[in-house]
Parts: sequence; C-alpha cells; structure tokens
Amino acid sequence: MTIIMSKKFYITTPIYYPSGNPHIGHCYTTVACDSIARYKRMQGYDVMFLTGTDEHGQKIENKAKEQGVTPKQYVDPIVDNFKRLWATMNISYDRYIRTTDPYHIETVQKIFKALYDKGYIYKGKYTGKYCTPCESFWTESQLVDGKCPDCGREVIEADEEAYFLRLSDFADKIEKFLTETDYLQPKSRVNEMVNNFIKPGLEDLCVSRTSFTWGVPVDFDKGHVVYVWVDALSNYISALGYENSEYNDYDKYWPADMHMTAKEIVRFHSIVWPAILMMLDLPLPKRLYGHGWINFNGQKMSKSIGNVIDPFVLAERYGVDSVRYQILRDMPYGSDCNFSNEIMIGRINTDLANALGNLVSRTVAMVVKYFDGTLGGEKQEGPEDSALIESAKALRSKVDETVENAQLSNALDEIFKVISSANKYIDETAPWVLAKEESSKPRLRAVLYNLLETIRITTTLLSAFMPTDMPKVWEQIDAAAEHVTYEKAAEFGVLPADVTVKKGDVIFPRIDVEKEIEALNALLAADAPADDADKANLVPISETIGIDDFCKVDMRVAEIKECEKIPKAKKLLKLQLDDGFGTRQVVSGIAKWYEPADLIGKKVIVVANLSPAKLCGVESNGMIVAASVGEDAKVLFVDKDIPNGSKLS
RNA sequence: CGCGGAGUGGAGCAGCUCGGUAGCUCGUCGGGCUCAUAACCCGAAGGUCGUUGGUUCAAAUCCAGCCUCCGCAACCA
Repeated sequence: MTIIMSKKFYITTPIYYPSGNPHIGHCYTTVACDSIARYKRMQGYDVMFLTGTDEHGQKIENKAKEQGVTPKQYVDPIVDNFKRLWATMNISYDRYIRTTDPYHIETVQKIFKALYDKGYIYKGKYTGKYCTPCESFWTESQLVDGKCPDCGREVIEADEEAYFLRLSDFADKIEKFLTETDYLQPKSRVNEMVNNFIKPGLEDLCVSRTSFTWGVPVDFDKGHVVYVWVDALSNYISALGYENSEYNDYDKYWPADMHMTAKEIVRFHSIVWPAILMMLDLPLPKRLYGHGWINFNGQKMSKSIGNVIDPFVLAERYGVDSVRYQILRDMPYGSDCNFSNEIMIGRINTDLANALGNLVSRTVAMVVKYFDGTLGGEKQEGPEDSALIESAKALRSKVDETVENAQLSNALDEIFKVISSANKYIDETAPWVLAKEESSKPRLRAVLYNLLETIRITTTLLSAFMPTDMPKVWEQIDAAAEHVTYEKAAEFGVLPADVTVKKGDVIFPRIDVEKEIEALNALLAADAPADDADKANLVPISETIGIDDFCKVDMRVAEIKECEKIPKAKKLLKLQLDDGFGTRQVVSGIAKWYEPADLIGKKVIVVANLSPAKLCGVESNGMIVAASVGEDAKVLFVDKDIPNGSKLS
C-alpha cells in the first residue's frame, strides 16, 4: 500500500552568533541553503527553509556591558544587519528564529527539564579558566596567549556548579549513527569525529552556567542558565513549534532533510544534536553537510588580520547574483576555497560575462538583426543540432543529482558546460553565413531557436542559484513563467515557434580587472588609514591597577641553562633556568619561533611567583615574558650584566 | 609513532576505488571568425604526477619508508 503525501523538504542554516556583523562565510552557508531550497521548491517540494541567530552567551553579555547597553539592545542592530544582508542577497528563508524569541525559550526550558527528568542531565562541577575581573569562564581554546581574550589578563583554574549532559551513555549509538548512515557528509568527516571524540571516550557536555545570566534560565534551579548547545541546537525544532504554541508544523517538517553548517561546528551537529534527539526519543535528521571555509589570500579570515570581506560591498559592486555565483562555484565539495578579489572578478568575467551574458547578447542580437526579433516561419534541422539538444535535455537530471548531494559547485559546472557548447554551436553553424542566402533562412531559424531553447533551459536551472538576474534573461528571450518551470527544463521545443525577443541591457557587464582592483585598493585605503589599522590590532590597555597589584607579580631575571623541545608538543619548549636561587623548570609556548640551541645562555625575565602548572604533562614553574606581535611572540631578552635573580620593580 | 586530508604543466583542480596513451578551467602564445560584452571558436607550448625503494610486462594509480603543507585534537602559564 502506498500512501501519497505531499513531499516536504526541511533545510536549515546554523543560527549565527551576532557578536559581530555577518561576513562572506555566513553568506556562503546561507546562499547555498537558499539555492537548494529554491531548487527543491522548483521541484515541487513543500519547503521549509530556516535560518536565524543564536543570541545568548557570555561573549554577548560582555560586549553589551562594554557598550553600556543590555544584551538585547546590543544584539538587535546586528540581527537587523543579518536580515538586511539576507534581503540584499535575495535569501528566501521561510522562517527566522532568534533564540531570544519567547517561544524558543519556552521550548528550551521544557527540553532541559525533560532531559533532567529522564536522568540525562545531572548536576556536577565545571572546571575551567576564569578571569576574575571579567567574571568570565573561558575554554582553553578561547584563551589568547593563555590569557583572557577580553582583557588580556591572567586566568585562573576555577570551578562552578553546573549541569551536564550524559553524552557518554550514547557513544555507541552515535558512533553507529555516524558510521552506518549517510547522515554526515562529506564522509571523510566521519572518521574525524569518531576518532577524535568518540573513540577516546565521549565526555559529558556542560550545559548550564551560573557565572553569567544572559541565557535561557533553568526554570527549576534559579541561578543557572542553559549553556550554548541545548539552547542553540533546539532551534531546529522549536522553530517548528515543538513544545510551544507559536507554530505547529513540527509533525509536518521534522525530521530535517538537511542541516548545513561550516566545518567547525560539525562536531556539535554530528554528536551532540543526535544525542539530544535520541534522549528525547525524536527522529534523527537525515543529512548534515559540513562545508569548508572561505580563505582570503590563503589565510583564514579573521578580524584581527583585517581580511574579513564585507558582502554588502561585494553585492553592491558586482551584483548579488554574481557574488552568489562565485562563492557557490568556487567552493569545492568538502574542502576550503580561496577567495581574492582577482578570483571573484575572474570568475564573474569568464563565466557570467563572457560565456552566459555574451551568449544571450549575441543570440538575441542575431534574432533581431536577421528576423526583426520574431522567429516565425519554416525551420530546418541540421547535423549540429542533436548534440546540443541532447546535452540540454540531459542537464536537469545531472543538476538534480548534484543538488541532492549539496555539490553546488558541480551543479554549476554542469550547467556551464552546456552554455559553453552553445557558444561552440554558434561557431559550427555560422549563422552570419546562413543569413547571407535567403534559401538558408529556415536553417538559420532553427539554429537561433535551438540557442534560445538552450538559454531557456540553462537559465531555468540557474534561477535557483541566481534568482535575481535570470528573469532578466527570460524577458529578453520572451520566456513566460510557464516556460521556465522545472518540468519544462527537461524538454526541448517549449518556446513558441514565433518567439519574439527583446534586446535589453547587458545583464553581466564585463569588469575591467585592473581598474577594479585599483578602485578596491583605493576604497580600502580611504576606509582604513594604515595607522588606524595597526592601532586596531593592538590589544587595548587593561584596567588601571594600584601599585600593590603590580607588586604581587614577582618578575626576575634568569639565565637559560638548558632548553629542549617537548616531543609531543608543537609549540612547547622546556627550559631550565638559573633564577639566582637555583634551577627552575619553565615550559614556554615559543617553539615555533625559537630554536633551543639559540636560547641557551640568554637572559630572560621570568614571572617567578606564578603557580605551577602542567603542560602536556610537563611541570612549569613560572612564565617567560614575551611580547606578542600579531600572531608571533618575541621573547624579551635582557642585558648579560644583570645578575640572575634580580627583581624587576 | 594522537586522528585525518593534501602534494599532478605558471595558478586552481580532476584522475587513484577496478594499474595500461596524463585530463579540465584560468593564464600564455599562435590562428580563425565577425553575430556578440576586445567577447566567441580552433590549435600550440608547458608536467621526472612530493621523494626513495618495492610489486608488475606495465605504477599518478598498488605496497613500504621519508619530506613538506593543511585541518582537528592536545598543551602557547
């Protein structure tokens, strides 16, 4: 027995963290989801496309405090920027969720309670790095040079009461889910997850905090707020009305057909999210695609390097669809891609201006020139036709398959192969020769008609990726709405025999690379004078302290007697120092910049009264003073004449 | 020996599962065409397929070792 149901497709972006404005990376994920959503809609699916913002957490609380506003006041304008960007990029999301929406908070509280009641959440102690003045906990990876990322001061080991999610119970189930289903894509990440997080023993996850308040309150234990992942991941079901009355299409759309995220949060979507759903006895999502990053000139994008690309500027200069096209086309499946202005302009010129735009121009121009714009009359087939027609008709199924697997770059590649063959077809048939003889007019009509049809099919399929500009093409080739449907994209001979074209504006103007780069550089220079840029990279001066505070830090001159690399560690050197009192072992993360042999005999400053710590299992008593220069560190060496053990004051 | 990915003409990539004439896009050079957005089409140059060794009639492809780069993890006290 077959039950016929309307096909649904639920696709999500991650909810983005609005601690800063959106950049090209956010854009990629969202544009990719949008293209898939649009394609699925064309195919007749009932699509739910969800995006949103993850607005809680300590970082936002702190930033708001800095600016003297409430967290909500801090976040609101940034959220508006996200929405403005999605409007600019022509993103067709169906729903936008903010984790500050009351219905989401309600759902999170219910989920948290349900997990607690089932025994999957228990109370324990969280140990982490704590910055006392900022009243903030940080994870090891958030620390900058081992110090508080906000104020640059030392952090201490501290603990607080917290709730934990019993992930450990689900390690086997999760491993099976990852290895035995097609959930996690690309497949290569499965090993990464299993080997790094599951095999070594899946640790329980801290899911509440008491050290800050900007979050969903745990309703049965005042003082606790829900920490990150239970809050954030739940958005995928709260947005459908799970455990709230704001919406009620959970039954219709869940489970999700595709979650898309960038690779850095694949871990949480492939382990934590399925675990939570298992705990709640809910169906698991069908697909998770973790895509790579957009690097800028080979470097990871980062605010401190100042290479974060502003998508508003790109969209304004090159057009929304050109930007959408370039990022989709150049991001290979499963790995990172490189971005530069040259790459973007090059891609737009070769594919959009030269190949597609020019094909439309020349075809329309010929119909106008040879037939006054209308193709009515006898048509005659030729030997060149079948190859073009067949490749155009076969295109849709190729795009179907690639879109299904989120291989958007390949989808576009397939479409442009056909566009290319249309350009070649023009050369083979040489319409300008046909136009010379009245007797070859029927052949000429067929050639031009075939070109219009090829344009119709390719632009129909492209319209999911470039929704703004394709209708402009249809206007020129006289394609009505019923000609550019998914069904008609696999048929040839859809446009009326007496189709009438209209010459219009150039849709994808060619960009003058040199001039454009010059203009961009000028823009950059005007925007951020070099001095300011340097200053912006400097860590702000910390809060004023009294002399007493300073005196607490005991810094001494010491001589490096021995020095060796710690084999297991990439960054660490083990140093034996003579601090005037005896030998002191210090571990320092400077292996990247200094050879052990070069350090022996040098005198340095050591923070002598720092509490001992173990790094990679090696004991360290104190810390070598170094200056951070961008990403690098430079040790401060002192004059040989100063005796070991001299105190700095 | 923490886990994983990658090293292929100037650049970016495919090919490797299932060994058998090294392919694509961009760039360069030469030619063609003139409908078109100096666009389009054709052709050429350019590669010891990271390195060393092994298996084989035959290795980019299989096996072993080594080098380099990149993620992730662990530690820049």
